[in-house]
Amino acid sequence: MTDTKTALLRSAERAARTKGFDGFSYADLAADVGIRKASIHHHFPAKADLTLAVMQRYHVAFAETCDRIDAAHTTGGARLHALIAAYRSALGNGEMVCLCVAFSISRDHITTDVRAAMGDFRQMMLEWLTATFTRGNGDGTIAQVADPAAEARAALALLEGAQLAARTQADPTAFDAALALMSSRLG
Amino acid sequence: MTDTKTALLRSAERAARTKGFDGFSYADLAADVGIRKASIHHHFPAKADLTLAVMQRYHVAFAETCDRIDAAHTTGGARLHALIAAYRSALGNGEMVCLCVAFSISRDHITTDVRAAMGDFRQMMLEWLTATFTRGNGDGTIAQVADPAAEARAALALLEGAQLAARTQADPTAFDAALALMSSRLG
DNA sequence: AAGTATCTACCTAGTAGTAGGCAGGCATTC
DNA sequence: GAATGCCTGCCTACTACTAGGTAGATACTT
Repeated sequence: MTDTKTALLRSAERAARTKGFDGFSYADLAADVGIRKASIHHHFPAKADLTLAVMQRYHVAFAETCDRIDAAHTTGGARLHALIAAYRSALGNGEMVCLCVAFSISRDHITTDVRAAMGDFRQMMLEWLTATFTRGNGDGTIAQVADPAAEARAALALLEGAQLAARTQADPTAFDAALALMSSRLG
Repeated sequence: MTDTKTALLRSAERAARTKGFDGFSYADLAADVGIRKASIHHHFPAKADLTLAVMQRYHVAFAETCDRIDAAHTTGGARLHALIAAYRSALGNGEMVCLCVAFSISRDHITTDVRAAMGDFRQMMLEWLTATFTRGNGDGTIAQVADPAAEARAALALLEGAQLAARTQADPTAFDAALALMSSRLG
């Protein structure tokens, strides 16, 4: 039996990524985890606390994913390919989007510290992508790189947009289709 | 004085695009339009009816935008540039996203006919984009077009992702930054 | 005995939606 | 031409339900 706090974080992350911040409730989490609604407040006094904890957990987990990718692959092309695969597998069966995407819509309903955490996450991703495009340009494993920072911003938008496409169509292959062009540039 | 039904549609579209489907209520619309909450039900019996009407109105309006672009510009590059500008201006000050993006998150909370309308909208955009990339490839005003259909899918994801970036950062220039690479391909 | 985790039972505020009424416009009918 | 009846648009006042959150009791652990 995993501890309840972690179970709540997991459930909340899944709920947020499938239904958005305004789309899930403490009642949903309680039913999912198997405790009473009021008991959640013992672990997370307010929804804002839970939301921030979910965001921070997500950030740490994704940073670790990036580290693992860097450790497993040396070329820029291979690393970008692995990141695309990570985003793709995070999709589930086309029902989940990145936490940032899910929270972006509810931007005005979340607290400023969660918004700040979203900004931190995006910043981390942009830096990693910029470094990866720079490397891929240097080692020749990513074609036609002119400006690594511009590539990074476009790639992040593309990854997030592709998740939306997959979700809208309830079809994970829509993600692949949206990324086909970028993938074809990787050697 | 515009008629109340149209005022409601306008208010609902704005609310949906800034707060998402789960983020706005009849009370919000009532306060915005200046009638009582219950009176909205006179025009739209259920929220699902209103939502569908908003989506259909949006679809028609965007189709007209595409027609206007086609009438005003002949080259593929100029047309794509104009579409990017249309998406950019629809952003407002970085607080509004496309209806499809907003509803995508709440996919499981909206009715099937609204989901179908979202699919129709995306299909229309993909067809228009494919035709535009084909034209831009033929007349040489869009560089490096290999597969117009793949370009269309990537472009739509990029446009929607760029809107999310602008919204997350509350900064419309984030949209420009995400699209800089694609814009540089247009002659 | 103390602290942690959970419970039942409740609260306030807000959700979509309903019931029934009222004022005024526009016909038709006597 | 006045009376009748129907319609639109909006109202007040309500229902049933869900939201996040609280208080206090109870059980389990150490």
